[in-house]
Amino acid sequence: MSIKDRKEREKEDMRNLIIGAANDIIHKEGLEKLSIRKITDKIEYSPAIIYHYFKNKEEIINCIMKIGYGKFLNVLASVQDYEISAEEKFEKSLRGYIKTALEMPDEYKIVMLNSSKKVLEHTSTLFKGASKKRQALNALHQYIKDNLKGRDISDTTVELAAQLVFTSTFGLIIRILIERDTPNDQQDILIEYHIKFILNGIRLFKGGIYSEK
Amino acid sequence: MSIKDRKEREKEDMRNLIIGAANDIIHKEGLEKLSIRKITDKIEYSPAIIYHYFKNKEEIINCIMKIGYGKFLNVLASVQDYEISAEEKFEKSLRGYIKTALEMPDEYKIVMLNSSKKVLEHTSTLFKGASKKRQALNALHQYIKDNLKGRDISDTTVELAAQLVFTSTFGLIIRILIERDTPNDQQDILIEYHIKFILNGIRLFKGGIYSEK
Amino acid sequence: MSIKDRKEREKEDMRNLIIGAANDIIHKEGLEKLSIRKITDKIEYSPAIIYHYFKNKEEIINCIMKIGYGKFLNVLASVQDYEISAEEKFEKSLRGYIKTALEMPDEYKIVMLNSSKKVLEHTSTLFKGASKKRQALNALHQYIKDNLKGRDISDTTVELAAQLVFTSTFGLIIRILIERDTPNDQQDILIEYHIKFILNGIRLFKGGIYSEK
Amino acid sequence: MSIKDRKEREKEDMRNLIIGAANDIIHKEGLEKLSIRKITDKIEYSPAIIYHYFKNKEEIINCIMKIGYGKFLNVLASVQDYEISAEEKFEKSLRGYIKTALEMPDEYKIVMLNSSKKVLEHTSTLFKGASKKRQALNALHQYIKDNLKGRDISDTTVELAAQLVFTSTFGLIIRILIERDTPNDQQDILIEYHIKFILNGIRLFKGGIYSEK
DNA sequence: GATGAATGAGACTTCATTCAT
DNA sequence: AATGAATGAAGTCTCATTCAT
Repeated sequence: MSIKDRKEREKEDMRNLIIGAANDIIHKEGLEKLSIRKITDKIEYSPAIIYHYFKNKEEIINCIMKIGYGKFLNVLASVQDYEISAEEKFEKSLRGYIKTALEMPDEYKIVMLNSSKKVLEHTSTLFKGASKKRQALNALHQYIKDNLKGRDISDTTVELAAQLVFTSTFGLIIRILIERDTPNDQQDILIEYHIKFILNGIRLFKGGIYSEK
Repeated sequence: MSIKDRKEREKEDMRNLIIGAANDIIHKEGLEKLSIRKITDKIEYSPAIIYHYFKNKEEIINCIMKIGYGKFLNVLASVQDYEISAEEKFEKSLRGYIKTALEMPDEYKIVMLNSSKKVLEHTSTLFKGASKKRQALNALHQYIKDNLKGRDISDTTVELAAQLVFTSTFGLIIRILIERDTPNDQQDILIEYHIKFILNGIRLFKGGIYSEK
Repeated sequence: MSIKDRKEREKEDMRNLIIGAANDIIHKEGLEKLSIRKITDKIEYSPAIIYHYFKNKEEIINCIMKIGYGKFLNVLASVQDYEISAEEKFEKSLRGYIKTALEMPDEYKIVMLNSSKKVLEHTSTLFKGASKKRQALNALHQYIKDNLKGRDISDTTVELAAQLVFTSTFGLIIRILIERDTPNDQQDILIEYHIKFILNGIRLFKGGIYSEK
Repeated sequence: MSIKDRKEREKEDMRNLIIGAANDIIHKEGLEKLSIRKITDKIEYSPAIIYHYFKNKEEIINCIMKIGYGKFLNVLASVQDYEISAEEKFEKSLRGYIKTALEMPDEYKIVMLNSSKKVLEHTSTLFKGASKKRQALNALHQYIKDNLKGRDISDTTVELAAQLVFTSTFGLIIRILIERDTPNDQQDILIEYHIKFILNGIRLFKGGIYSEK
């Protein structure tokens, strides 16, 4: 068994090597400038080797996106680990999500700005019922709902709130990534105010200023 | 004179034909898939003709971006035209901005997701002092400020609020564009709730729940 | 008649304008970089106009070569005008030829380094009997012969001498043109010594050190 | 090891095939008419293959020039091998140089008529001090100097003589190459007389007819 | 007399991919 | 497992030339 294992491991290593090189290139030159030749130049192999480990270029990109998405899932999973009901913890989770996204700018952009069907199967968040299918939204949904105990607000409305918390956070992240040289302190201030606004917005529900339309 | 005029017009027509075809391709396949060959295949001319009307491919793209940006400027100008102080009118402007963006999805994405220095000179909004340099932000800034008469809140804070109104709106628009098949009614509901949240958020200032940090 | 004349004159003016622009480009970028577009850009006409005045690009080049060759003919004619027998005058002619060539480097190179049949009909000098067909060689031949009065040296030998005077002078000129930045004083010294050597070489005949092979 | 060797050899073979085809085209149509397509048409491969063996077109041309220049260096090295002092041997060397040049007309023309800085770094001969930097000139310089033992002639003058021997020989070679169909016997006569004139010219120094200017 | 529009041919080069070894 | 060789398709761009106006 151990020989087969070793082979598996080596195969995995090679795939990782390729993915790593591809990631590097995407980071430096952008997804559209990625080429097989560039990858193999970087890892000092011949172009043909790629096709031992991946069906084609598309598979490499898919793979990168899956990994990127996986990283988020982990982050979001940890968000779920928190006992999300406490406001302070929610705040931390939200901040964690933003910081994590900013720490892997390429993956976030590639995944979250991607319009392909395959990717959207994992990332779309605007449809009705999304809060049941998307972990991140679900966490938001849950938190908001918890804040509304005793008030009579429909699940639909709560979902809309969750979706808009997401889109607004997404908007902040993307703009920070796009406008690459916003100074760090300015970024931090924006993030803190963003979180403050979101939390206050949710408190509004609690306070009852919303009525069902 | 009319002969020269006609020629001018015909030249302009051809440029528009090219730009139109290019836009189509960008819409269907994305900017990075745009090629001279595809453009001329579409308009049934030979590839060489492009170079009568444009210096090179870059000029075409620049042109598309300028047009896209131009459309925004017009929209934003109209936003500014409103006497922005009245809440109802502000609401209309915000809705107008979103709708306009959704009506020219390619242009909005190309311009607002572009990281090139040249483009960012016009579109960056996160830096300190941005509300003085960007028309749209300025309008937001003004409106928020007007809502705070009598309350002692610094310009810096108002600017941050304006910036976050922008990033959150931007986030909603981009996600709608990315997730292409969100049904229209769902889009509308999201937009209306977004606006509602924004307005309520601004009212919070008025109500005084914010204190300077 | 005068209308036709004017038209003729204007046509000639235009041809000269074109030729002048072409010459400029050849001087600055080399013959192989000459293009119709570049010519018409320079004279601020449209490319199509060229074909009113010349059959095609080749004709322009031919024309330039003819003019270049014409200039030489003039120079050479003047060389011949001298009563070439006197050594001093021969020296002056030789120096004149070199200086003239250096003053029109492009023309000299284009014509004298051209291998096309058409051009060689005018410029070839190595064949037997060339001294009868080529003005320049003829002058040299004549001068050398005059120097040999009384000595019994065959016409063939004299022709060979004339040809070698030509090839060696040609070699000096071309190398000066190829090695573009030889300082002027160094050029002058080389030229003066070259002339000195040629004259002494011819004196050798006179002195009788040559015998027919 | 032999597998690697074989591969190396095959790669070298292919490079030579390409260089050979390129040389052919240059010979028949001139350097400026050389194109990748023509090369691959000739060797019946696809254009893309070129880029396996050469970085780009420029590298091919550089390679051809280097080979051409290399051949000269060999010839010139052998010229230097001769004990150049004896007149008979000098004569042989000079004849050898001319014959070699005529046997590789394309290379000689490409290298010796090239005005690019890079090439001139190896081929320029007219500057002061050239006889120290150029092997061929150095040999000539040495020979002439040896012939002048006992006579008081400056190094500068000797260098000038060497340079003019070179330019005149160069001139003869180039004209023979340009006027492609001079009959062989005529070529030979010209060459023999050229050598004779050169030798006699040098003897003049010995005989003392030159005085420092 | 002059031109703008148009094109076919061809230039160099990069790319993803296949295949025999 | 790995590679070097090879290619077809496609990319951008320049050019000489023609033609209707």
